[in-house]
Amino acid sequence: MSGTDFDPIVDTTRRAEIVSLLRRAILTGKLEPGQKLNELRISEQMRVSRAPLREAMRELVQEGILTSIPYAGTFVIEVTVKDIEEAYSLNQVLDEFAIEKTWPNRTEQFFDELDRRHDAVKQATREEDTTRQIETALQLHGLIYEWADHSLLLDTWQRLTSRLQMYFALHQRARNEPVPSVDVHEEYVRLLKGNNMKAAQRHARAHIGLDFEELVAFARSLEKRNAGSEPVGRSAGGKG
Amino acid sequence: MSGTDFDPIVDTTRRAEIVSLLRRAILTGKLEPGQKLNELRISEQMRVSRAPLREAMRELVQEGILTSIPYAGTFVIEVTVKDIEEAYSLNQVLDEFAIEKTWPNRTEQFFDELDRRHDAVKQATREEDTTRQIETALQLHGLIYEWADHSLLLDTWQRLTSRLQMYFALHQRARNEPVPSVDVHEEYVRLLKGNNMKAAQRHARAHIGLDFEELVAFARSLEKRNAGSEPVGRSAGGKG
DNA sequence: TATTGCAATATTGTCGACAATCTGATTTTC
DNA sequence: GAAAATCAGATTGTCGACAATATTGCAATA
Repeated sequence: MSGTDFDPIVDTTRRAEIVSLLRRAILTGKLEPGQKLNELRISEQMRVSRAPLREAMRELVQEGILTSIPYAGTFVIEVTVKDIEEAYSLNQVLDEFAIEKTWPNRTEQFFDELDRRHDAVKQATREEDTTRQIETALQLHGLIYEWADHSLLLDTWQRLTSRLQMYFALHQRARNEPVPSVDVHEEYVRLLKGNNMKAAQRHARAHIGLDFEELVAFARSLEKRNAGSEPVGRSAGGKG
Repeated sequence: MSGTDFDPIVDTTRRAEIVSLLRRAILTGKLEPGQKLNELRISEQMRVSRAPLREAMRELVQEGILTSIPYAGTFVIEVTVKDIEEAYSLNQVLDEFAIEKTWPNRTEQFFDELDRRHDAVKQATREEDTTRQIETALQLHGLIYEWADHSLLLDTWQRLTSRLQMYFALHQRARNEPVPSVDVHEEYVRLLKGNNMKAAQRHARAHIGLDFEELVAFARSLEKRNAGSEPVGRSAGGKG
């Protein structure tokens, strides 16, 4: 706006560092759903005290990917079919809104960034880096939220994204094979560049829907496996 | 739904207690927007150590009503016109979705609860308890979220509610006079009991809209007052 | 006079230790 | 032998103190 724009100095607190580490571990599946986070063990591994670790965990609980039971422990959230369906349906609603808000803000810079992120997805696909593939796809998808000029919406979506990333990562690890190399985003990007907003909104619904169908089927198989009392077994041990 | 339903045991940690206290202080305006939260002072006033206080503050930061700058402090969020407009527009979108999801779940119990909460609003109005009036109105409004059988949506709305309550409280304190005693919820309740979902959705939009119009006008006057660099003055002192 | 450098102070971030609570095995009791 | 009571171990919650950083006031300097 006024002359040169400087980015704010990066905040270097252990807490922030820990949040990043933990979030990544959860979203990539290194920490499995239902797994308990032992404070003492993690703090020793990270060479930090429990204070910043606990504060970081509080943040992630509020972010919705950890759940806490007083005096019992803090656990990675379980993944149920219902959770995924909820994320799916809310995502549809928010997508429609985000496209509506972003539509008038589409500048040349927007289109450039759109292509850039699309390229990132394609490259990750070529390299068969599944984790990165999920990340880049979600980043491409997040563009309409970043350009909506609506911080509350962006916030809401980022919270949703954490869960989505976790679900997709779970799925990928279970399938244990590279994702189809066919580019499913081509149409999406094309429509976002076009002049038909309604069409873009409709496609966003349908397109995301397809990805989700498989995800829900996968989650359903998970639940069938250990049906009965609990949604997913609470593995205590994990890794040494 | 199997036989007798028991509520879970209340978790008694200082942290949870502090979260409640702080949230209430912020939402009722006892802690003003922009105000800095001095950890030492608050921990002494509450007779607790800084550890649980800091953890509680982390939760409220993630909840969106506090904002934190490393090594500088934690502050109550500012209220800008844009914030309120964002809350407004997102609320519209979510309302529509919530009504759609709740619609098939409306049982006799739902209608009873609807009346009960409506009565609570009317009583608070009679007693001219403005703070309680805001609370009860939001609780009435929250019913469609609680019955939507969509925990993610409910979560999202509760986060939004915190902000709304803060905004409305600000407004009330500024006007410094009781709210109009005319019941604006009569029509809303009637439509939720009826058979026309689309009509209920439309009304929700328009009705909430009216309340917001005044709120936005108020916020605009606030910003005009101290226009220039910062949105709202960061009062350091507060109360002794 | 405006700006820079420095010291003193206040506040936040982090640490290690202790208290409260839960869990599981062992012992006691019928 | 089974159920209840008890006790030891492990883990979470809380505390007080120290370290790192930012802020404020004042002196030095151009």
